[in-house]
Amino acid sequence: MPTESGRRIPEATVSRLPQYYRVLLENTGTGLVTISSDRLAELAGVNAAKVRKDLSYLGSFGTRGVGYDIEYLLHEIARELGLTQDWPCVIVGIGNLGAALANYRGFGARGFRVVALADADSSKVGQKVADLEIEPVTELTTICEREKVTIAIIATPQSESQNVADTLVEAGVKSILNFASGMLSVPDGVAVRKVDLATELQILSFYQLRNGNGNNGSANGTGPS
Amino acid sequence: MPTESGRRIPEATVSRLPQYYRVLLENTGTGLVTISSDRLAELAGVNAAKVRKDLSYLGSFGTRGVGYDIEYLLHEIARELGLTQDWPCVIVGIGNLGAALANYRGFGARGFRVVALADADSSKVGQKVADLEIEPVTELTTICEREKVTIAIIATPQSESQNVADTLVEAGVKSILNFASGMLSVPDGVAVRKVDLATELQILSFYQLRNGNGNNGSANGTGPS
DNA sequence: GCCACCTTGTGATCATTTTCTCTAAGTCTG
DNA sequence: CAGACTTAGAGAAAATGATCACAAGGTGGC
Repeated sequence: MPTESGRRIPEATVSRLPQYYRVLLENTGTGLVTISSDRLAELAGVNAAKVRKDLSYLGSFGTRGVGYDIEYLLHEIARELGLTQDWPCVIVGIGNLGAALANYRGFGARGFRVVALADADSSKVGQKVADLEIEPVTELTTICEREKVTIAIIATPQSESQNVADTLVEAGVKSILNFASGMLSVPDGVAVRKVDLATELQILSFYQLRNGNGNNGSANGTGPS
Repeated sequence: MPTESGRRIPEATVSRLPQYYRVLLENTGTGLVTISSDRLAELAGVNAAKVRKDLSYLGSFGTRGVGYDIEYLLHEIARELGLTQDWPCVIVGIGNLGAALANYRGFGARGFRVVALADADSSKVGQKVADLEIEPVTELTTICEREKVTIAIIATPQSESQNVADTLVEAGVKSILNFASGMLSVPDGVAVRKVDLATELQILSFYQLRNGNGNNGSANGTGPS
Protein backbone atom coordinates (compact mmCIF):
# COMPACT_ATOMS: atom_id res chain seq x y z
CA MET A 1 0.00 0.00 0.00
CA PRO A 2 1.80 3.07 -1.25
CA THR A 3 1.20 6.40 0.34
CA GLU A 4 3.07 9.27 -1.20
CA SER A 5 2.38 8.61 -4.83
CA GLY A 6 -0.40 6.32 -5.90
CA ARG A 7 1.94 3.74 -7.43
CA ARG A 8 3.86 0.93 -5.91
CA ILE A 9 7.45 0.88 -7.04
CA PRO A 10 9.12 -2.53 -7.34
CA GLU A 11 12.09 -3.15 -5.11
CA ALA A 12 14.35 -3.80 -8.09
CA THR A 13 13.44 -0.45 -9.54
CA VAL A 14 14.09 1.38 -6.29
CA SER A 15 17.58 -0.02 -6.16
CA ARG A 16 18.30 1.30 -9.64
CA LEU A 17 16.97 4.81 -9.13
CA PRO A 18 20.13 5.99 -7.34
CA GLN A 19 22.13 4.83 -10.36
CA TYR A 20 20.03 6.87 -12.73
CA TYR A 21 20.20 9.79 -10.38
CA ARG A 22 23.97 9.77 -10.36
CA VAL A 23 24.23 9.47 -14.12
CA LEU A 24 21.81 12.33 -14.60
CA LEU A 25 23.72 14.51 -12.16
CA GLU A 26 26.86 13.93 -14.16
CA ASN A 27 25.04 15.18 -17.22
CA THR A 28 23.93 18.50 -15.82
CA GLY A 29 26.01 21.43 -16.89
CA THR A 30 27.01 19.73 -20.11
CA GLY A 31 24.53 21.79 -22.06
CA LEU A 32 22.30 18.81 -22.59
CA VAL A 33 18.69 19.43 -21.72
CA THR A 34 17.19 16.05 -22.46
CA ILE A 35 18.40 12.49 -22.46
CA SER A 36 16.99 9.44 -24.18
CA SER A 37 16.36 6.14 -22.45
CA ASP A 38 18.94 4.64 -24.75
CA ARG A 39 21.66 7.00 -23.65
CA LEU A 40 20.69 6.79 -20.00
CA ALA A 41 20.72 3.02 -20.23
CA GLU A 42 24.17 3.03 -21.74
CA LEU A 43 25.56 5.30 -19.04
CA ALA A 44 23.94 3.35 -16.24
CA GLY A 45 24.92 0.03 -17.73
CA VAL A 46 21.45 -1.39 -18.07
CA ASN A 47 18.91 -2.20 -20.74
CA ALA A 48 16.96 0.67 -22.33
CA ALA A 49 13.62 -1.03 -21.91
CA LYS A 50 14.38 -1.42 -18.24
CA VAL A 51 15.08 2.28 -17.92
CA ARG A 52 11.75 3.15 -19.50
CA LYS A 53 9.86 0.67 -17.37
CA ASP A 54 11.56 1.91 -14.23
CA LEU A 55 10.86 5.55 -14.99
CA SER A 56 7.30 4.79 -15.96
CA TYR A 57 6.66 3.78 -12.35
CA LEU A 58 7.37 7.35 -11.33
CA GLY A 59 4.89 8.69 -13.84
CA SER A 60 5.22 9.38 -17.52
CA PHE A 61 7.15 12.55 -18.00
CA GLY A 62 9.25 11.67 -20.97
CA THR A 63 8.49 13.18 -24.34
CA ARG A 64 8.18 10.79 -27.23
CA GLY A 65 10.57 11.57 -29.99
CA VAL A 66 12.74 13.58 -27.59
CA GLY A 67 13.55 11.85 -24.35
CA TYR A 68 13.48 12.94 -20.74
CA ASP A 69 14.12 16.44 -19.46
CA ILE A 70 17.20 15.98 -17.30
CA GLU A 71 16.38 18.61 -14.70
CA TYR A 72 12.83 17.46 -14.32
CA LEU A 73 13.80 13.81 -14.12
CA LEU A 74 16.41 14.58 -11.48
CA HIS A 75 13.81 16.41 -9.51
CA GLU A 76 11.32 13.58 -9.72
CA ILE A 77 13.79 10.89 -8.73
CA ALA A 78 15.05 13.03 -5.87
CA ARG A 79 11.51 13.49 -4.66
CA GLU A 80 10.77 9.80 -4.89
CA LEU A 81 13.96 8.83 -3.07
CA GLY A 82 13.52 11.52 -0.47
CA LEU A 83 16.72 13.27 -1.45
CA THR A 84 15.08 16.64 -1.14
CA GLN A 85 15.32 16.41 2.59
CA ASP A 86 18.06 16.09 5.12
CA TRP A 87 18.69 12.77 6.82
CA PRO A 88 20.85 13.11 9.92
CA CYS A 89 22.99 10.01 10.36
CA VAL A 90 24.93 8.52 13.23
CA ILE A 91 27.87 6.17 12.83
CA VAL A 92 28.33 3.60 15.56
CA GLY A 93 31.71 1.94 15.84
CA ILE A 94 34.61 4.20 14.93
CA GLY A 95 37.28 1.73 13.94
CA ASN A 96 39.14 1.97 10.66
CA LEU A 97 36.01 1.54 8.65
CA GLY A 98 33.81 3.77 10.78
CA ALA A 99 36.40 6.53 10.66
CA ALA A 100 36.71 6.17 6.91
CA LEU A 101 32.96 6.43 6.58
CA ALA A 102 32.90 9.49 8.79
CA ASN A 103 35.41 11.15 6.52
CA TYR A 104 33.72 10.02 3.36
CA ARG A 105 32.69 13.03 1.31
CA GLY A 106 29.67 12.07 -0.68
CA PHE A 107 27.35 11.31 2.18
CA GLY A 108 26.79 14.93 2.95
CA ALA A 109 26.81 15.88 -0.69
CA ARG A 110 23.55 14.11 -1.20
CA GLY A 111 21.65 15.03 1.93
CA PHE A 112 23.08 12.47 4.30
CA ARG A 113 24.80 14.40 7.05
CA VAL A 114 26.81 12.52 9.63
CA VAL A 115 25.87 14.34 12.82
CA ALA A 116 27.27 12.07 15.51
CA LEU A 117 29.76 9.29 16.17
CA ALA A 118 29.64 6.72 18.91
CA ASP A 119 31.96 4.00 20.13
CA ALA A 120 32.12 1.58 23.03
CA ASP A 121 35.84 2.01 23.54
CA SER A 122 36.26 4.63 26.26
CA SER A 123 39.75 5.47 25.04
CA LYS A 124 38.22 6.67 21.80
CA VAL A 125 35.51 8.76 23.43
CA GLY A 126 36.34 12.42 23.22
CA GLN A 127 38.61 12.06 20.22
CA LYS A 128 37.67 13.99 17.15
CA VAL A 129 37.08 12.41 13.79
CA ALA A 130 35.91 14.45 10.83
CA ASP A 131 35.23 17.36 13.16
CA LEU A 132 32.93 15.34 15.35
CA GLU A 133 33.63 14.21 18.85
CA ILE A 134 33.20 10.51 19.51
CA GLU A 135 30.59 9.90 22.18
CA PRO A 136 30.08 6.82 24.34
CA VAL A 137 27.80 4.22 22.85
CA THR A 138 25.89 4.18 26.12
CA GLU A 139 24.60 7.60 25.18
CA LEU A 140 23.17 6.36 21.93
CA THR A 141 19.54 6.91 22.85
CA THR A 142 20.24 10.45 23.94
CA ILE A 143 22.26 11.13 20.81
CA CYS A 144 19.53 9.91 18.52
CA GLU A 145 16.95 12.06 20.18
CA ARG A 146 19.18 15.10 20.38
CA GLU A 147 20.18 14.93 16.73
CA LYS A 148 16.90 13.61 15.38
CA VAL A 149 18.80 10.76 13.79
CA THR A 150 16.85 8.89 11.14
CA ILE A 151 19.53 6.68 9.65
CA ALA A 152 22.18 4.78 11.56
CA ILE A 153 25.34 3.21 10.20
CA ILE A 154 26.65 0.28 12.17
CA ALA A 155 30.37 -0.37 11.79
CA THR A 156 30.99 -2.25 15.01
CA PRO A 157 32.27 -5.80 15.36
CA GLN A 158 29.55 -8.32 14.68
CA SER A 159 29.29 -9.30 18.33
CA GLU A 160 27.94 -5.89 19.26
CA SER A 161 25.85 -5.19 16.21
CA GLN A 162 22.60 -6.67 17.43
CA ASN A 163 22.76 -4.82 20.73
CA VAL A 164 23.45 -1.58 18.96
CA ALA A 165 20.61 -2.22 16.55
CA ASP A 166 18.22 -2.91 19.42
CA THR A 167 19.16 0.35 21.07
CA LEU A 168 18.77 2.25 17.82
CA VAL A 169 15.36 0.77 17.17
CA GLU A 170 14.37 1.59 20.71
CA ALA A 171 15.40 5.17 20.05
CA GLY A 172 13.18 5.32 17.02
CA VAL A 173 15.65 4.82 14.19
CA LYS A 174 13.90 3.32 11.19
CA SER A 175 16.77 2.77 8.77
CA ILE A 176 20.04 0.97 9.36
CA LEU A 177 23.02 0.43 7.14
CA ASN A 178 24.91 -2.51 8.55
CA PHE A 179 28.59 -3.14 7.88
CA ALA A 180 28.90 -5.87 10.48
CA SER A 181 28.92 -9.36 9.08
CA GLY A 182 25.94 -10.90 10.80
CA MET A 183 22.25 -10.57 10.22
CA LEU A 184 20.23 -8.15 12.30
CA SER A 185 16.77 -8.89 13.51
CA VAL A 186 14.60 -5.85 13.70
CA PRO A 187 10.87 -5.30 13.99
CA ASP A 188 8.64 -4.63 11.01
CA GLY A 189 8.86 -1.09 9.79
CA VAL A 190 12.61 -0.90 10.22
CA ALA A 191 14.67 -1.16 7.06
CA VAL A 192 18.10 -2.75 7.14
CA ARG A 193 20.57 -2.92 4.34
CA LYS A 194 23.73 -4.90 4.65
CA VAL A 195 27.13 -4.28 3.16
CA ASP A 196 29.47 -7.17 3.74
CA LEU A 197 32.90 -7.08 2.21
CA ALA A 198 33.71 -10.70 2.93
CA THR A 199 30.50 -11.77 1.23
CA GLU A 200 31.29 -9.76 -1.86
CA LEU A 201 34.75 -11.24 -2.13
CA GLN A 202 33.41 -14.73 -1.70
CA ILE A 203 30.93 -14.20 -4.49
CA LEU A 204 33.72 -12.96 -6.69
CA SER A 205 35.71 -16.00 -5.72
CA PHE A 206 32.91 -18.20 -7.02
CA TYR A 207 32.86 -16.49 -10.39
CA GLN A 208 36.63 -16.55 -10.48
CA LEU A 209 36.46 -20.33 -10.35
CA ARG A 210 33.92 -20.35 -13.13
CA ASN A 211 35.25 -17.59 -15.28
CA GLY A 212 35.77 -18.04 -18.94
CA ASN A 213 32.61 -20.08 -18.92
CA GLY A 214 30.16 -17.35 -19.68
CA ASN A 215 29.86 -16.07 -16.15
CA ASN A 216 30.94 -12.55 -16.54
CA GLY A 217 29.43 -9.26 -15.56
CA SER A 218 26.35 -11.10 -14.46
CA ALA A 219 28.22 -11.57 -11.25
CA ASN A 220 27.31 -8.00 -10.73
CA GLY A 221 24.54 -7.45 -8.28
CA THR A 222 23.80 -3.89 -9.14
CA GLY A 223 25.56 -2.82 -12.24
CA PRO A 224 27.02 -3.55 -15.63
CA SER A 225 25.88 -6.06 -18.18
CA MET B 1 27.55 -24.10 -19.03
CA PRO B 2 28.93 -25.28 -15.72
CA THR B 3 32.34 -26.78 -15.49
CA GLU B 4 33.45 -27.84 -12.05
CA SER B 5 30.35 -29.59 -10.84
CA GLY B 6 27.68 -30.70 -13.26
CA ARG B 7 25.06 -28.30 -11.90
CA ARG B 8 24.40 -24.70 -12.69
CA ILE B 9 23.96 -22.66 -9.55
CA PRO B 10 21.57 -19.71 -9.77
CA GLU B 11 23.04 -16.31 -9.14
CA ALA B 12 20.66 -15.67 -6.27
CA THR B 13 21.83 -18.83 -4.59
CA VAL B 14 25.49 -17.97 -5.02
CA SER B 15 24.96 -14.68 -3.26
CA ARG B 16 23.47 -16.47 -0.28
CA LEU B 17 26.11 -19.14 0.11
CA PRO B 18 28.54 -16.81 1.92
CA GLN B 19 25.76 -16.10 4.43
CA TYR B 20 25.26 -19.76 5.15
CA TYR B 21 28.97 -20.24 5.34
CA ARG B 22 29.36 -17.60 8.01
CA VAL B 23 26.46 -18.91 10.06
CA LEU B 24 27.85 -22.42 9.90
CA LEU B 25 31.30 -21.23 10.93
CA GLU B 26 29.78 -19.62 13.99
CA ASN B 27 28.28 -22.94 14.90
CA THR B 28 31.44 -24.96 14.87
CA GLY B 29 32.89 -25.62 18.25
CA THR B 30 29.52 -25.38 19.94
CA GLY B 31 29.30 -29.15 20.15
CA LEU B 32 26.63 -29.24 17.51
CA VAL B 33 27.30 -31.72 14.76
CA THR B 34 24.29 -31.19 12.56
CA ILE B 35 21.96 -28.32 11.78
CA SER B 36 18.48 -28.34 10.31
CA SER B 37 17.40 -26.17 7.42
CA ASP B 38 14.96 -24.52 9.80
CA ARG B 39 17.66 -23.47 12.22
CA LEU B 40 20.05 -22.44 9.49
CA ALA B 41 17.30 -20.40 7.90
CA GLU B 42 16.57 -18.66 11.17
CA LEU B 43 20.21 -17.79 11.75
CA ALA B 44 20.73 -16.57 8.20
CA GLY B 45 17.48 -14.65 8.19
CA VAL B 46 15.90 -16.44 5.25
CA ASN B 47 13.17 -18.92 4.49
CA ALA B 48 13.79 -22.59 5.30
CA ALA B 49 12.57 -23.80 1.92
CA LYS B 50 15.02 -21.44 0.31
CA VAL B 51 17.87 -22.89 2.32
CA ARG B 52 16.99 -26.41 1.22
CA LYS B 53 16.63 -25.42 -2.39
CA ASP B 54 19.90 -23.52 -2.31
CA LEU B 55 21.79 -26.40 -0.75
CA SER B 56 20.22 -28.87 -3.11
CA TYR B 57 22.03 -27.17 -5.96
CA LEU B 58 25.30 -28.25 -4.38
CA GLY B 59 24.15 -31.83 -4.17
CA SER B 60 21.99 -33.60 -1.66
CA PHE B 61 24.00 -34.25 1.41
CA GLY B 62 21.48 -33.61 4.11
CA THR B 63 20.01 -36.47 6.11
CA ARG B 64 16.25 -36.58 6.43
CA GLY B 65 15.12 -36.49 9.99
CA VAL B 66 18.48 -35.10 11.08
CA GLY B 67 19.67 -32.14 9.07
CA TYR B 68 23.00 -31.25 7.57
CA ASP B 69 26.38 -32.22 8.93
CA ILE B 70 27.93 -28.87 9.75
CA GLU B 71 31.53 -29.78 8.97
CA TYR B 72 30.66 -31.45 5.73
CA LEU B 73 28.38 -28.62 4.63
CA LEU B 74 31.08 -26.07 5.41
CA HIS B 75 33.51 -28.05 3.36
CA GLU B 76 31.15 -28.30 0.41
CA ILE B 77 30.26 -24.61 0.41
CA ALA B 78 33.91 -23.67 0.73
CA ARG B 79 34.74 -25.86 -2.21
CA GLU B 80 31.97 -24.40 -4.30
CA LEU B 81 32.93 -20.83 -3.46
CA GLY B 82 36.60 -21.48 -3.95
CA LEU B 83 37.44 -20.65 -0.35
CA THR B 84 39.85 -23.54 -0.16
CA GLN B 85 42.36 -21.58 -2.11
CA ASP B 86 44.22 -18.36 -1.69
CA TRP B 87 43.20 -15.29 -3.67
CA PRO B 88 45.86 -12.59 -3.66
CA CYS B 89 44.22 -9.15 -3.79
CA VAL B 90 45.43 -5.68 -4.63
CA ILE B 91 43.79 -2.50 -3.38
CA VAL B 92 43.99 0.48 -5.70
CA GLY B 93 43.38 3.90 -4.20
CA ILE B 94 44.60 4.24 -0.63
CA GLY B 95 42.41 7.04 0.70
CA ASN B 96 40.45 6.74 3.90
CA LEU B 97 38.41 3.89 2.58
CA GLY B 98 41.25 2.08 0.86
CA ALA B 99 43.36 2.28 4.01
CA ALA B 100 40.48 1.00 6.10
CA LEU B 101 40.03 -1.90 3.73
CA ALA B 102 43.74 -2.65 3.87
CA ASN B 103 43.54 -2.84 7.63
CA TYR B 104 40.35 -4.80 7.64
CA ARG B 105 40.89 -8.13 9.36
CA GLY B 106 38.49 -10.58 7.85
CA PHE B 107 39.75 -10.48 4.32
CA GLY B 108 42.77 -12.54 5.13
CA ALA B 109 40.89 -14.69 7.57
CA ARG B 110 38.97 -16.23 4.74
CA GLY B 111 41.61 -16.68 2.11
CA PHE B 112 41.66 -13.18 0.68
CA ARG B 113 45.10 -11.84 1.26
CA VAL B 114 45.86 -8.22 0.46
CA VAL B 115 49.27 -8.46 -1.12
CA ALA B 116 49.74 -5.01 -2.61
CA LEU B 117 48.53 -1.43 -2.45
CA ALA B 118 48.67 1.16 -5.19
CA ASP B 119 47.88 4.84 -5.41
CA ALA B 120 48.28 7.60 -7.99
CA ASP B 121 49.32 10.20 -5.42
CA SER B 122 53.10 10.24 -5.41
CA SER B 123 53.18 11.66 -1.89
CA LYS B 124 51.57 8.45 -0.68
CA VAL B 125 53.89 6.15 -2.55
CA GLY B 126 56.38 4.57 -0.19
CA GLN B 127 54.23 5.02 2.88
CA LYS B 128 53.30 1.90 4.75
CA VAL B 129 49.74 0.88 5.44
CA ALA B 130 48.95 -2.40 7.14
CA ASP B 131 52.58 -3.46 6.71
CA LEU B 132 52.49 -2.95 2.97
CA GLU B 133 54.26 -0.26 1.07
CA ILE B 134 52.11 1.79 -1.27
CA GLU B 135 53.29 1.50 -4.84
CA PRO B 136 52.66 3.83 -7.76
CA VAL B 137 49.56 3.02 -9.73
CA THR B 138 51.64 3.20 -12.89
CA GLU B 139 53.24 -0.05 -11.76
CA LEU B 140 49.91 -1.81 -11.57
CA THR B 141 50.58 -4.21 -14.41
CA THR B 142 53.91 -5.23 -12.91
CA ILE B 143 52.35 -5.60 -9.46
CA CYS B 144 49.60 -7.85 -10.71
CA GLU B 145 52.03 -10.10 -12.48
CA ARG B 146 54.52 -10.16 -9.65
CA GLU B 147 51.90 -11.01 -7.02
CA LYS B 148 49.70 -13.16 -9.21
CA VAL B 149 46.76 -10.96 -8.29
CA THR B 150 43.38 -12.45 -9.08
CA ILE B 151 41.05 -10.03 -7.36
CA ALA B 152 41.35 -6.26 -7.36
CA ILE B 153 39.61 -3.78 -5.10
CA ILE B 154 39.10 -0.34 -6.56
CA ALA B 155 38.76 2.44 -4.00
CA THR B 156 39.81 5.37 -6.14
CA PRO B 157 37.72 8.40 -7.03
CA GLN B 158 35.20 7.63 -9.71
CA SER B 159 37.09 9.60 -12.32
CA GLU B 160 39.98 7.18 -12.24
CA SER B 161 38.10 3.96 -11.76
CA GLN B 162 37.59 3.09 -15.41
CA ASN B 163 41.24 3.64 -16.23
CA VAL B 164 42.31 1.51 -13.32
CA ALA B 165 39.87 -1.19 -14.34
CA ASP B 166 41.18 -1.19 -17.89
CA THR B 167 44.72 -1.62 -16.65
CA LEU B 168 43.70 -4.40 -14.32
CA VAL B 169 41.85 -6.24 -17.05
CA GLU B 170 44.84 -5.81 -19.30
CA ALA B 171 46.97 -7.39 -16.60
CA GLY B 172 44.68 -10.38 -16.48
CA VAL B 173 42.59 -9.64 -13.40
CA LYS B 174 39.24 -11.38 -13.71
CA SER B 175 37.42 -10.13 -10.61
CA ILE B 176 36.92 -6.59 -9.43
CA LEU B 177 35.26 -5.22 -6.34
CA ASN B 178 34.41 -1.62 -7.08
CA PHE B 179 33.87 1.00 -4.39
CA ALA B 180 33.85 3.92 -6.79
CA SER B 181 30.44 5.27 -7.58
CA GLY B 182 30.28 4.83 -11.33
CA MET B 183 29.73 1.84 -13.50
CA LEU B 184 32.68 -0.02 -14.97
CA SER B 185 32.68 -1.48 -18.42
CA VAL B 186 34.70 -4.62 -18.69
CA PRO B 187 34.91 -7.39 -21.27
CA ASP B 188 33.05 -10.65 -20.93
CA GLY B 189 34.67 -13.02 -18.53
CA VAL B 190 35.48 -10.34 -16.00
CA ALA B 191 33.27 -10.17 -12.94
CA VAL B 192 32.55 -6.86 -11.27
CA ARG B 193 30.69 -6.29 -8.06
CA LYS B 194 29.85 -2.84 -6.90
CA VAL B 195 29.57 -1.49 -3.40
CA ASP B 196 28.21 2.00 -3.34
CA LEU B 197 27.55 3.65 -0.02
CA ALA B 198 25.62 6.58 -1.44
CA THR B 199 23.34 4.19 -3.29
CA GLU B 200 22.63 2.21 -0.16
CA LEU B 201 21.76 5.32 1.79
CA GLN B 202 19.49 6.54 -0.96
CA ILE B 203 17.62 3.27 -0.99
CA LEU B 204 17.22 3.51 2.76
CA SER B 205 15.96 7.02 2.28
CA PHE B 206 13.25 5.73 0.00
CA TYR B 207 12.04 3.23 2.53
CA GLN B 208 12.31 5.82 5.24
CA LEU B 209 9.74 7.88 3.37
CA ARG B 210 7.51 4.88 3.01
CA ASN B 211 8.02 3.27 6.36
CA GLY B 212 5.19 2.21 8.50
CA ASN B 213 3.40 1.32 5.31
CA GLY B 214 4.44 -2.27 5.11
CA ASN B 215 7.84 -1.61 3.65
CA ASN B 216 10.03 -3.05 6.26
CA GLY B 217 12.90 -5.48 6.12
CA SER B 218 12.15 -6.00 2.48
CA ALA B 219 14.35 -3.00 1.93
CA ASN B 220 17.05 -5.46 2.65
CA GLY B 221 18.98 -6.55 -0.37
CA THR B 222 20.60 -9.56 1.16
CA GLY B 223 19.21 -10.34 4.51
CA PRO B 224 16.31 -10.53 6.92
CA SER B 225 12.70 -11.16 6.15
C1' DG C 1 0.19 21.31 -42.74
C1' DC C 2 1.99 16.87 -44.16
C1' DC C 3 5.43 13.32 -43.83
C1' DA C 4 9.52 10.86 -42.33
C1' DC C 5 11.73 9.97 -38.26
C1' DC C 6 12.48 9.33 -33.14
C1' DT C 7 11.53 7.83 -28.80
C1' DT C 8 8.37 6.89 -25.09
C1' DG C 9 5.09 3.96 -22.73
C1' DT C 10 3.03 -0.41 -22.26
C1' DG C 11 1.00 -4.95 -23.07
C1' DA C 12 2.80 -9.51 -23.78
C1' DT C 13 6.16 -12.89 -23.18
C1' DC C 14 9.85 -15.09 -21.12
C1' DA C 15 13.13 -16.12 -17.29
C1' DT C 16 14.26 -16.25 -12.67
C1' DT C 17 13.33 -16.59 -7.98
C1' DT C 18 10.50 -17.55 -4.08
C1' DT C 19 7.25 -20.09 -1.74
C1' DC C 20 4.15 -23.96 -0.96
C1' DT C 21 3.11 -28.71 -0.40
C1' DC C 22 3.81 -33.27 -0.07
C1' DT C 23 6.46 -37.56 -0.18
C1' DA C 24 10.24 -40.32 1.10
C1' DA C 25 13.68 -41.28 4.33
C1' DG C 26 15.62 -41.36 8.35
C1' DT C 27 15.79 -41.05 13.89
C1' DC C 28 14.23 -41.87 18.46
C1' DT C 29 11.24 -43.83 22.08
C1' DG C 30 9.31 -47.32 24.41
C1' DC D 1 10.65 -53.79 16.30
C1' DA D 2 6.70 -50.69 15.61
C1' DG D 3 4.96 -46.25 15.49
C1' DA D 4 5.36 -41.32 16.16
C1' DC D 5 8.07 -37.69 14.84
C1' DT D 6 11.45 -34.96 12.32
C1' DT D 7 13.40 -33.20 8.25
C1' DA D 8 15.41 -33.21 3.44
C1' DG D 9 14.26 -33.09 -1.37
C1' DA D 10 11.60 -32.09 -5.28
C1' DG D 11 7.69 -30.83 -8.14
C1' DA D 12 4.29 -27.30 -8.78
C1' DA D 13 2.56 -22.90 -8.28
C1' DA D 14 2.96 -18.09 -7.47
C1' DA D 15 5.40 -13.86 -7.57
C1' DT D 16 8.69 -11.00 -9.25
C1' DG D 17 11.65 -9.19 -12.63
C1' DA D 18 13.68 -8.72 -17.45
C1' DT D 19 13.04 -8.31 -22.21
C1' DC D 20 10.61 -7.81 -26.48
C1' DA D 21 7.85 -5.65 -29.83
C1' DC D 22 4.98 -2.28 -31.25
C1' DA D 23 1.55 1.33 -31.24
C1' DA D 24 0.87 6.09 -29.87
C1' DG D 25 2.58 10.52 -29.59
C1' DG D 26 5.59 14.10 -30.61
C1' DT D 27 9.34 16.68 -33.39
C1' DG D 28 11.45 18.85 -37.22
C1' DG D 29 12.10 19.38 -42.24
C1' DC D 30 10.06 20.96 -46.23
